[in-house]
Amino acid sequence: MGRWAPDARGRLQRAAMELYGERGFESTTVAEIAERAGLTERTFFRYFADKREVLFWGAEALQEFLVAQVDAAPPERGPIETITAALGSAADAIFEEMRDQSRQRQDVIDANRELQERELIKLASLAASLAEALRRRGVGDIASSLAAEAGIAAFKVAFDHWVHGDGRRTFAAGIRDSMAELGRLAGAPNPAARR
Amino acid sequence: MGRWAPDARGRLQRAAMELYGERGFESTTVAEIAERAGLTERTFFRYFADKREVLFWGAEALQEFLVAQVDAAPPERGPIETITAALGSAADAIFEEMRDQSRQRQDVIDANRELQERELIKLASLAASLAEALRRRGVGDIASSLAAEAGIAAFKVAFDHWVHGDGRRTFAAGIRDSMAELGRLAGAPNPAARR
DNA sequence: CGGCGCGATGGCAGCTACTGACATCACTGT
DNA sequence: ACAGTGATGTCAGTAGCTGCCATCGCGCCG
Repeated sequence: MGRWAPDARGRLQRAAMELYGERGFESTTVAEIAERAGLTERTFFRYFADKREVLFWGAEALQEFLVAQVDAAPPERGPIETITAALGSAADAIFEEMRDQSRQRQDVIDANRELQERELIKLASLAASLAEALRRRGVGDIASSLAAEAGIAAFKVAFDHWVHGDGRRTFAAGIRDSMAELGRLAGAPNPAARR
Repeated sequence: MGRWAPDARGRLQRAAMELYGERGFESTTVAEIAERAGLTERTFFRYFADKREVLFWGAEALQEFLVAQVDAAPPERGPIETITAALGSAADAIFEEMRDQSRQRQDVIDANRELQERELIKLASLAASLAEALRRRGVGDIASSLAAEAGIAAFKVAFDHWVHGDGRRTFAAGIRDSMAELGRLAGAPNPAARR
């Protein structure tokens, strides 16, 4: 493969995570990441479009997984249930076994605004893909967008609780809880204030 | 005020909008914006934190308006209704009279990924502020976050329809429609697929 | 009336992210 | 051995952004 040791991309990712964690995203230069990985700055930019992307590589895989789940769902299932089930599957199949890494990565992201921007656009792209998948099932345009956005909102809330919680509750259960809560909130025509 | 003509910030904003519209965000340099505004690059960065921010100046004002609306809402009103009403007020008081500008600005943003990132983090910040305002009303943590995110989702969908529609339907009406649709979607325990 | 202080602007040097063009190296198969 | 191919290195250049200090315009105060 490489001119030197294998898995250049992985070495760059690990070096970046370490350095971002040690001294923060802004105080780390791409040259330093490359040096720690035994490569040059130029090579870093061949693997990752920019300095942030190194933390988000793999998002496409998640997106493809979720879209496949939606495409494979029983046709009679409603949009909210379809999205909830897809997110729950991803939580079990992908996230559950890497809670520590997820928290570590999230701490780095939470400490830097530019990284938060990148995270948000990844989630928005995810929502757009999910909405498109719902449309393929015959769901209306607006309903598709809203259901997908609602799913992402529930995902965000549940993810936060899962990574910062004590680990006793699964991520998938949190997603179902959030979705149910959203249903109670949005569904009641004129509910009393919750106190 | 200034060393020369007044309203340096406004001149920079107008010059930026023009140039971003003419040749796109990426192909425009900050030096060109400053030159058209009769200033220097250095001064641009005194008014705006970065090249993108020039398009988003004023977002704080919207945020403050919305939070004030939530704070002033009748205490017995539920979270979703509170958010819907606040967004509707902003639509009428701020957006309705500048549909053309809004569309023009949105076209520039839609053409560039970096600008979309910035827009998303502004909306996320808005959601966080709204959630915090709901918590001040006694709404639970999770319910506050979800209601705020749901409101922003409805806002996005309605905004898109409003700026790209024919102008016969008001923005506020679109927001109410979106919220109602979301209520139907999320509220029904197990609705049939919408075809 | 004239100096003085202050806020806004300009000028300049410098760092870093990112890119294009081209050279070079290691490995593959023949 | 040798040619081809893909990954990596080298180098120069652009542009976003910042710190530091000089300069300008304006009002204030003696």
